[in-house]
Amino acid sequence: MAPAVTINDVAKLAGVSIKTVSRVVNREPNVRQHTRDAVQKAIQSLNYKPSLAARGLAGGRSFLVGLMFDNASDSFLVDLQRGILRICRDHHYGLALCPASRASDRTEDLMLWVTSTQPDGIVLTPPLSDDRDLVDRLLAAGVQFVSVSSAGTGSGPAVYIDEAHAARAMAEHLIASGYRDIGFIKGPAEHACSELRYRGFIEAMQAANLPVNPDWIQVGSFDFESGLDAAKKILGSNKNQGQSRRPQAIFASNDDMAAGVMHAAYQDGLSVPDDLAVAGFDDTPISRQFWPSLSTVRQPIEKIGEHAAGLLMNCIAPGTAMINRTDTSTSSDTSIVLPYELMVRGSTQPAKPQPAKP
Amino acid sequence: MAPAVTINDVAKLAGVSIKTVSRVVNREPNVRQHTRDAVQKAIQSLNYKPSLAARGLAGGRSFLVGLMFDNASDSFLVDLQRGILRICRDHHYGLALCPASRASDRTEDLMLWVTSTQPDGIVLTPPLSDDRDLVDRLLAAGVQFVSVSSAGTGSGPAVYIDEAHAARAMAEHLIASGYRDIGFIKGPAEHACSELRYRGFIEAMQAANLPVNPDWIQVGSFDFESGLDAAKKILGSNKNQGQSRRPQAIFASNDDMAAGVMHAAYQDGLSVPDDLAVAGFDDTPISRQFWPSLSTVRQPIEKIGEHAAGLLMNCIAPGTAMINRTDTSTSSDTSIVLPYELMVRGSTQPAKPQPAKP
DNA sequence: TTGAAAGCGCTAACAC
DNA sequence: GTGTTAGCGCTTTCAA
Repeated sequence: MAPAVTINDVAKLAGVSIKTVSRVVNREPNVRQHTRDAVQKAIQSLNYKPSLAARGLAGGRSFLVGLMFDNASDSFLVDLQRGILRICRDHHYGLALCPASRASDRTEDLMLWVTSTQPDGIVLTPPLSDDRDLVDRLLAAGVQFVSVSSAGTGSGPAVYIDEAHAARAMAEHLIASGYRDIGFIKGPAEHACSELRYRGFIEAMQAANLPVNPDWIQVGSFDFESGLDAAKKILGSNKNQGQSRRPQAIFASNDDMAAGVMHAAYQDGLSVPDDLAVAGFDDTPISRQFWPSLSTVRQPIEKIGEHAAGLLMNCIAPGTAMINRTDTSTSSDTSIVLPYELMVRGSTQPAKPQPAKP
Repeated sequence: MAPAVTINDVAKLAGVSIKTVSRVVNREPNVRQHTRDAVQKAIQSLNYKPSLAARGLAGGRSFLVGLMFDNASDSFLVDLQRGILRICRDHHYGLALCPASRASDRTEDLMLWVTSTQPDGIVLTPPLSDDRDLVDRLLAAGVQFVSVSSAGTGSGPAVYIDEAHAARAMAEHLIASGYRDIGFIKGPAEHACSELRYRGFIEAMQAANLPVNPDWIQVGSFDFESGLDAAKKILGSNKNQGQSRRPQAIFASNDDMAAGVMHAAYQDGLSVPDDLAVAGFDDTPISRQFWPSLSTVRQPIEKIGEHAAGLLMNCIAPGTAMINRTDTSTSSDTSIVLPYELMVRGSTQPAKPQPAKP
């Protein structure tokens, strides 16, 4: 299947040595423009594509970026892949997937993938980016990596949003909308963002002098089912007591769990947002598709992927064009904090009028 | 970052030649058990990992499978990746992503990826698997490929379900449930399954002697928005006429569009399934998360991915364990037809009682 | 500014 | 059964 056309063919056609072809391909300096053009022409006419394997073997690079993930949500994974792929493509890098297995030793298993695939860089997603063991092993192995959607363990570059601030903003929106009795569904402990989002919520409640009812705080695992269960607990906690006592709003740490809350509400015959307001986090597609559509916090996952890949490329493939950084991000050499966006939709706006028909 | 331990180190430690080490690594025959053990021990103690690049260069293989896609839905992509990755892992293969770009010449662009990455095999997803141009180029390049979730163009192996049969089964379910006025939302033309699903619907209608109202047949593009638009057309077509005349049920060609239909129904103040029954196709997570949950056809995407990767491995990495084929699939040497499953849920069951509380 | 030669770590023929 | 010898296609010294 190989095109069979090698660097030798190009060199022969262009009448230069293979080293010169190599220089042109790698955009190295010290090549006369005339020579460069001739080589380029030969490359074009032969449709020459350098072999990744040979380049990797000789140059000690694999031209591969690895994406490590464990139990990430579909849309998160796909959006992230999209962003990373866009940058990788520009740098002639490939993207290989490295899913965490359910093996006994997750870290060992992941490192095995690293040493055998030998990617030039790795994008770490939560909860892996929050796993100190893994990060230490990666550091020891000397692999470049960048954490996304989490500040990471502090040992490497990261691209993320200010989770606590974003959660606080959403909680403040709920409070400003008149809700006082607000429940919260936390994420799982292995995700660093779980605590941050919770903290943001608590801060907003305290700032507004609102009490936090422990019965209305539940922990989920970021999936739909756990949101459903948590909501049932929060909504059902009144069933046993005589008097009805449930929150006016529930803020779930992510959209999937928020979807579970809405499902639970409908099962109980509660209408959203009139009987119960619901807010989520992440702005996954489902938040727009539900009825009413879900108020949530938008994390620019695709952009995060782009920046992460860009950061990687800066170390890995220096000399190639860098990612465009003219946006509103706060960036330093090692980490990038991207802005979030509050998406206020129907699930937290009781008085929403029916959209007018044209 | 490379572990620096090469085949030479292993050979030296084991007191054999590098060729013998190579034999052991590649599970070749003609090695005495004793020797094999010694080599294995050396490999273990040195934590030797063969270099992919070197193996690729010397052996003409990349140990990489490519996943080509264009605009696939999130959950489809992720489920497929999961299935493929499981098999790849067993065969020590990596998975690299190849997204179609919005470039002028899609085929050219994809082939460029193929010739530079040189994967040993490719998994083709719709609509790429239905693209004759691309398939011909792949064939010409001599790359192994397998189509998934589509019978493909007939030029290569494929793993899929009987789309027409499945769609017919769903339509029959609707008819059996008492619905007579049924609308349908077709998928886009570049997907072969669009026509097949439509055909299944038509067959069921004709078999039941039910009329098909052209106003109730719309075409979407498999995404939520297009489903919303199509539903508005179908439901709104009565607005202009004096008398209310809308279908009792709408069968959308996929779940995302069905979600759009439900959204539109709620916007119009219609309740599902009492005023309008809705059915989808694919059994994406959203079908379980909506309220009421969505009746749909389950395509075993993850299994499809496993079989596709298995098929690839059979040609690419012979001699390694094959995928377990003890399930209910109809398999031949070249293609595999997997069973679908009809998922009947709330969106097509008017009389659904409220679930009892414990 | 360019080229010649020496590998990178492995597999594939062919010997032994 | 096992080892020897060439490369695979490229990058990298180091000269010229």
